[in-house]
Amino acid sequence: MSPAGRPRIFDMEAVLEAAMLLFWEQGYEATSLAQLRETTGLSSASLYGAFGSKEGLFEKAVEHYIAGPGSVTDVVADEAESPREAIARLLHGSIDMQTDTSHPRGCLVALSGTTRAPGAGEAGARKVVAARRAADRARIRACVVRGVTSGELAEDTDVDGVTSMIHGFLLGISTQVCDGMSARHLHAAADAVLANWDTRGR
Amino acid sequence: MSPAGRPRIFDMEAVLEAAMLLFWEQGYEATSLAQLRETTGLSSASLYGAFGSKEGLFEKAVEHYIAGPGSVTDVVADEAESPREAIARLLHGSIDMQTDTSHPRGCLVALSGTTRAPGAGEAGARKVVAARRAADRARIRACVVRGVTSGELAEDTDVDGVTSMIHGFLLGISTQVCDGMSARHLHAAADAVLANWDTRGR
DNA sequence: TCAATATCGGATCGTTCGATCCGTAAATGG
DNA sequence: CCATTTACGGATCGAACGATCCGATATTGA
Repeated sequence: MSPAGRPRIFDMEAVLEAAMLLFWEQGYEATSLAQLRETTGLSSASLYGAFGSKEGLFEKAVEHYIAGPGSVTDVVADEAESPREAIARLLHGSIDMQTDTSHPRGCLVALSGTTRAPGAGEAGARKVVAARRAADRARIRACVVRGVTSGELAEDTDVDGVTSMIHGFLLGISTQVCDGMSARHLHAAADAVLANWDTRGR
Repeated sequence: MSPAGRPRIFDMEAVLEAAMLLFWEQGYEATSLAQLRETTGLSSASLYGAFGSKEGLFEKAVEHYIAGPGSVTDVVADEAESPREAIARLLHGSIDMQTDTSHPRGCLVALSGTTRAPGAGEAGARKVVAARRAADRARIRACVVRGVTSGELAEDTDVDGVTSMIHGFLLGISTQVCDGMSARHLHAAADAVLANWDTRGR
């Protein structure tokens, strides 16, 4: 049954999409409520009524991102793929997404990791993206473990080391893309990472 | 000869060190003039008289960083080292520096790359760090080229691809360190990157 | 039909932002 | 010795910040 009171007019999906794009483009702190009001077309009252705070809106926008463009990293959890193929799709897919000119460059999750003011204000905003990064890392690590058990990687492979290499490169893609690095070179770099994978086989 | 007028009282080095640490810890945008005044002990008048603006102070603080902790990446330009050794020192040295608990985590240059508000205000602040990243990349690339000409790397090596792999991993270290990744795993990851280098030899 | 509930636009809150101004102090060069 | 120049502490600027309040509107359940 519908909740009591006046139903909301605005399109939640459209608002989250607009807010996501703005946060993606500018980062959390550099994005003001005035800009969010303009891009969403909503008033402060509507924004605060629906999301509680700027942080609350950011969290929902990040979830929208993770379910949308950010979902490219989900392939790494697909156990139907060989571990190597899963990593390959993760890296090449992320590069394609982040260099797609139909939306801001880079990865919202990776780029939001830098702002770390001590104030309690932004702690929540950091948490959401940090949690996603931890999840990505865990899935990459699981993939590496699969590679060892399947024999793709040597038994004495340093699992956390290889994981950090792959995840580190993945995180570094965002900065490179923002600096104007071409997709072509990044795809070649991803191949270099994968070549490493291959030569660790037995 | 000394310039006319009242000489400045404060210790420029100490002020730049304090400002650098604060920007390093919090990022450019999250750091306020009030905080800078407190940590430097200077008044607004002194700050603006000496640096012109918050951006001006940031630029000087970044230069101070590059000449200090950030100088660990300079080893990659040392042509007395073999290309592989230069890259090894670059990566392991950066990891040691960024995980050193005597100062903020990560790399100021890498972490300041994410904030990209469209306002003209922060453009100058971004420029300084972006220029340093471009310089780092150029020096890594020169190292890779040296590796090809010296025969350490195969002749058909994709120079820009390998460069992007190394630089991408280097940039990703900062985020990983800020997320709490241990130096041990990162060193292992650097070894994995270098193992790639080795297997590309002939 | 009406009390209760919730959203809306828009005005406005107190705070903090980066930056400037002012009166005073300390050095220079003539 | 004095005019000039620069640096200092501290008060203060207008603008923008995130957040709240208010009157009007629209929907529900009784």
